[in-house]
Amino acid sequence: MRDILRVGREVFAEKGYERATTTEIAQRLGVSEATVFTYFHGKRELCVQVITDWYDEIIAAIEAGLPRDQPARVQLDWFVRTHLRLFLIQGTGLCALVLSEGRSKGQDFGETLLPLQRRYTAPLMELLARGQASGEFRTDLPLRLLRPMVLGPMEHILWEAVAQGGEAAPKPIDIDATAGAISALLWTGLQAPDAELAALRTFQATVRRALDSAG
Amino acid sequence: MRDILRVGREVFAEKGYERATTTEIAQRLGVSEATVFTYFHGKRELCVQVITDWYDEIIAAIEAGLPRDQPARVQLDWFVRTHLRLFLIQGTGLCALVLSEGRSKGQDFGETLLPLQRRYTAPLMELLARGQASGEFRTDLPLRLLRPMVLGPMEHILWEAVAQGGEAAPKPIDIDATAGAISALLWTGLQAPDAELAALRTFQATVRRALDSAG
Amino acid sequence: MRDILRVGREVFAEKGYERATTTEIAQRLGVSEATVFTYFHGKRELCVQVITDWYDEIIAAIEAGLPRDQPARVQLDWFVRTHLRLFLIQGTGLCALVLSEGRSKGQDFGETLLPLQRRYTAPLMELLARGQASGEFRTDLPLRLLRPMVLGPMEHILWEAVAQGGEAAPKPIDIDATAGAISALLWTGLQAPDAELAALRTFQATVRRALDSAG
Amino acid sequence: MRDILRVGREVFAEKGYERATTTEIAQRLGVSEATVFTYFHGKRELCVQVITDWYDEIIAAIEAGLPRDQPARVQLDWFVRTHLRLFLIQGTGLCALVLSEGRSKGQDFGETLLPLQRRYTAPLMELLARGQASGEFRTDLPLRLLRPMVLGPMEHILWEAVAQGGEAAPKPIDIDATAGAISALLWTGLQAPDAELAALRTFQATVRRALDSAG
DNA sequence: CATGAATGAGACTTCATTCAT
DNA sequence: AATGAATGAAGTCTCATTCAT
Repeated sequence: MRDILRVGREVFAEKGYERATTTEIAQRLGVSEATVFTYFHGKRELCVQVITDWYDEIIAAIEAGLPRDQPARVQLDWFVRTHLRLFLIQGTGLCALVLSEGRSKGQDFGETLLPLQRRYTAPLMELLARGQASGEFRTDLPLRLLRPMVLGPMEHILWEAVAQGGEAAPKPIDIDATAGAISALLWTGLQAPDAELAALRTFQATVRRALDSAG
Repeated sequence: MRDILRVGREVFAEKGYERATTTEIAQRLGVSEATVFTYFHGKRELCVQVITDWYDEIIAAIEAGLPRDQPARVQLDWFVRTHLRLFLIQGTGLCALVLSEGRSKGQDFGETLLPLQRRYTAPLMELLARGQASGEFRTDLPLRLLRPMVLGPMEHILWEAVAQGGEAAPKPIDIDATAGAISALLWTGLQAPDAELAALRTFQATVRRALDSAG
Repeated sequence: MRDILRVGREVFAEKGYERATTTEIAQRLGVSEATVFTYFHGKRELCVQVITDWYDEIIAAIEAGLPRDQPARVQLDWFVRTHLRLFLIQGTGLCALVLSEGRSKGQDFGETLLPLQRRYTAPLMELLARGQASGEFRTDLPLRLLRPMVLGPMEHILWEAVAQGGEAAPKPIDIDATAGAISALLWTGLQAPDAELAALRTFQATVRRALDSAG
Repeated sequence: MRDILRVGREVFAEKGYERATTTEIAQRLGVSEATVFTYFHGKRELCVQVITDWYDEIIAAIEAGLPRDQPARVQLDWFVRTHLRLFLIQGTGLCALVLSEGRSKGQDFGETLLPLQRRYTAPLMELLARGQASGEFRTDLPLRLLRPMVLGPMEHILWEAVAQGGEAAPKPIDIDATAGAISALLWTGLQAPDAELAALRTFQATVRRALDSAG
């Protein structure tokens, strides 16, 4: 049962929903196909469970780890870095699965995924909102537009990784470098115009004063 | 033959590769299923042709229209705007198709798509390169990372449009406003930081590192 | 296609809906199973078509042949005789099929069968109504009760025939004798109380008068 | 074990043999599926036992209650009334089950059911025989034909009740009124015709034959 | 005795594809 | 060139039944 979920995750991640077969899942487990259906009412239900579990893990990791009391910049950097790591470590296929099946009008995956996606992006939205409230982020762009600016680039990078990484994974991504670059660029774009300059000047002045008074 | 490609594009765009059927393509055309196979070796070949044609159109439109002699900021804005328009007008389904089928290891879609994707992103890469060369864009980030920063957010927005637009298309995207916001944010993030800013950032980073290593 | 219906009729008649398999239908025809599904969308649709065709034949035969201008007794006798013949000649299995699947709450056979059953019993209902209107049949019992009095015994006899007749058909029913007995008993029970007596007396008197006047 | 039979009766009655599942029986009981197989060799054996038990109850009720010392008409009326009541109160589904599975050639239901059906109709046959012996029933029709005249209409009415009663049971049958009407009609048809009537019928028939042969 | 776990056998169905006409 | 007819291969799913514990 836990094994079925594990192997199901593997197969759905590798093949996508349509090309994954219950036959293959059963074979990899070394059990009969009927066994799979003893625990899950059908292929769809199994897949939904796989996706839900995976989302739950990610959501839990992000909600637990996000350093909410640090400056917005640090939070953003942490979010980008963690996001990339979580998805790359074991999840590019699942990422593709979710992205591919999230649409799919004929199937009602959407209804199942929607709440998960909301829960999953909630920490990011709150992060951005806090940043705007504290004046660290510009407020002339709506959150609705800021979200794709953060998630979009990461998804794109993950897609590239998935597309290439199948067979021989020619150049595994340097997660730290990539995350650093993304959050750097985002930070510059996201901050309140001239705010960084002001902040840095204040910072420099403070440090200088501290140095002076320390003798 | 041209009709088959037209209808094939429709169906593949609506359903994705796996859920599209040759039966439906033939029915929409009012011809027999066998006719489709008279002109195309099989479903895969037809799909490849559909994707290729579509890419060709987009590539042609972008290569022809990109205002290469304008400032980088104008080129970037044009690119974002055109990209969104091209994909939203008739192509979200095809976009999804390409994105979904780009991987799929067992299938040779990847080999076919790779050169097209390269040709398609080439104008953007050149645009960014020119911007860096002229000093309009920051040079501290590699092009490889800048590309997803531009394409990623747009894809994310398109996915959202596709995911929601299925049922009743509640709020069609305001292409101009969205494109404007994206390119504005990108512009801020991409432009070369001025000298004082760079110096201050370096200073801050140094202090932070020193603090960290001091425990 | 006509062959599929013919063999489908055979198999459904022999096995009933649940125990009939598309595999067997295909095998008896010497075609692949897929061929069956080329012409009918599914097992259910095929079965519905089989039943509908069969009903149509029976309804046509009864509507065309019923001697509406004869006395009610003759019509009743004809109806019983024809009914028994039609069902016994080739239809006991189908009769069983319809009777068995007419209920079956989970399936929507009912909706399909209801109009057919109405059309099929309509001639009988009209026959009985005419008989009541002309005073030949008693009017103290509602039509709703008279119908089962006619159809019920015949169905029961057919069931017996089906139950026994499977393997060796020990005693094939003598249709004429059986029909005669049924309609005789029904006639006695159905006619207006004392009406037969009155009618026969009138008849006898008329004949006598005619004889007398003829010298 | 007694519980299994009780629930088995429910499920087989509701679903029929093929559509009933051992899974459902076990679930309704709150026991494991294997438990059912601890007590019964298989689905078929359980079903046979269910039917046998039910028949035994009915047979016992009819054999015990039939007022053999009353006039034939009273016995007939009691039989019809009791039959309708027994079947309608809890048994339409089982009635349908027996009727449906009585045939089914490949299965050995028939062999099991045949003796039960005989025992079950025996009281009716004796009733009719006594009526004929005492001169209360006409003797010109064989018993073999009289039986369906009694049982047939009731079965038909029960089928109608089952077919309609599925959804909302629009008009529950008025057992007393229905039974009264049936036995009244049967009585009229079954009783010995009086002498004048018989003579007149013979006369009429002779005249008609003469007319027919004269062209 | 009761059962959790597993499964063999087989059902219906889909669909890309072939081929004679 | 167009197609009507047919199908092989594969997929999802159901269910009565077994057996070690």
